[in-house]
Amino acid sequence: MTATTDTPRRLQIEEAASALFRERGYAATSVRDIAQALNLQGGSLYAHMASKEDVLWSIVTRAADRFNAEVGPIAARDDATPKLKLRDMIRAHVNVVTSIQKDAAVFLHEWRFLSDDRRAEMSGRRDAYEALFRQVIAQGIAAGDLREVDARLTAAAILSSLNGIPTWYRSNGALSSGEIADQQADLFLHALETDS
Amino acid sequence: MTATTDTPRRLQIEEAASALFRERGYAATSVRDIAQALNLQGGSLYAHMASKEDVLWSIVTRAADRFNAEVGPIAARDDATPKLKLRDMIRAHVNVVTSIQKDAAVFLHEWRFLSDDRRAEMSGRRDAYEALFRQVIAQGIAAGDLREVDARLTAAAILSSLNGIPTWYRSNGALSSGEIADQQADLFLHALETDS
DNA sequence: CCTACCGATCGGTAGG
DNA sequence: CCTACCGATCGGTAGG
Repeated sequence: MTATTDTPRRLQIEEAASALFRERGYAATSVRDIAQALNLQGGSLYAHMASKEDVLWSIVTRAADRFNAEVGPIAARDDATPKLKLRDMIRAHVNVVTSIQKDAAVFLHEWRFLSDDRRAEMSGRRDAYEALFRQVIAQGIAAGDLREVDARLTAAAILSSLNGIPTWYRSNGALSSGEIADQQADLFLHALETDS
Repeated sequence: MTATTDTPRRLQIEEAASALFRERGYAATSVRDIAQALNLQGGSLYAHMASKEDVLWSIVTRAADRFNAEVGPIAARDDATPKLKLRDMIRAHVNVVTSIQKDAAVFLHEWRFLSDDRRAEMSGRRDAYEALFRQVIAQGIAAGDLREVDARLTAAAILSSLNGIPTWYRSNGALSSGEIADQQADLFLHALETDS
């Protein structure tokens, strides 16, 4: 399972699969498509993977881990106001979707093709992640730091907005990843500014 | 859901297909799946449709027509400020995604499985639709009615946020369609409020 | 990692 | 609208 000689090939498979899953969708991508991208025969891939779904699982969990690793610690900070935490969480989330754009797109759109068990697990992880945003917003409202909004709807609105970025972001586009991050953070912090 | 006996067969097929395309995705839904939902044999559907993709096209164009019909006239109004137009456009867009939730979800996520010609046409229509929002925002900024933001990014952010609604909206949920519409409109109008 | 193959299923058609 | 079928392709395996 952890043979080091397998690792490079396995990673190549995951990278090729991530690009194809993103372009065509998981269901419309065949094992032979992935093999062809690596100049291999279809059956040859099974020396490095147990199933097509296993590759999807690797991509999806890697992306989920990355979001948690980048955003989780910010949400857990106790030396900053909810407002400042929310701003940094938004920026960190944008940074992840732009820096692992393909994996993020697959994570966001193809996870429903996982088997029942894995889909349920990932559903739980997604809920917990969204709860990080919901809770920071709720804390901000309780502290009088943010305007009184529906925290659930607002967290969903923010994440839907940020998760749309992989569909249009281009690394050579008009806006850099950092500019997008700043502008998205500004937009939603303005939206949650207390009226006064 | 429950097709009445006097619903034309073609419409029944599109309704069943819309539900299945939304749940499983277009590529993972077979013609036999659609037929089974209507207690028919797979081949029987071809008396009412030329191809599986034709049914997708019907669903997608119907949804696109609906968005344009509801939002287009608001964007074209010349008796309201950009701010008020944007507010009503957001509300109208939310109203469409909640009132034709399944078709809207298919429109938003499955249009990439259209043939090259049709996908290109739909891509153009989507760009033109997003431009309605972009232009109203730009008008609002030019008029000093809205805060100076990147109109392109902001229009994308708003639409991504609104287009996430079909993934979590439930007609018997805590928030009504109208409440969601109002809160989304409030959120983004606050986000674009001039600082002063 | 390849060749050759498996059973299953796909979109679609013929002929009634 | 059904039965019966078409060629193509699917994910995955055997055996080297």
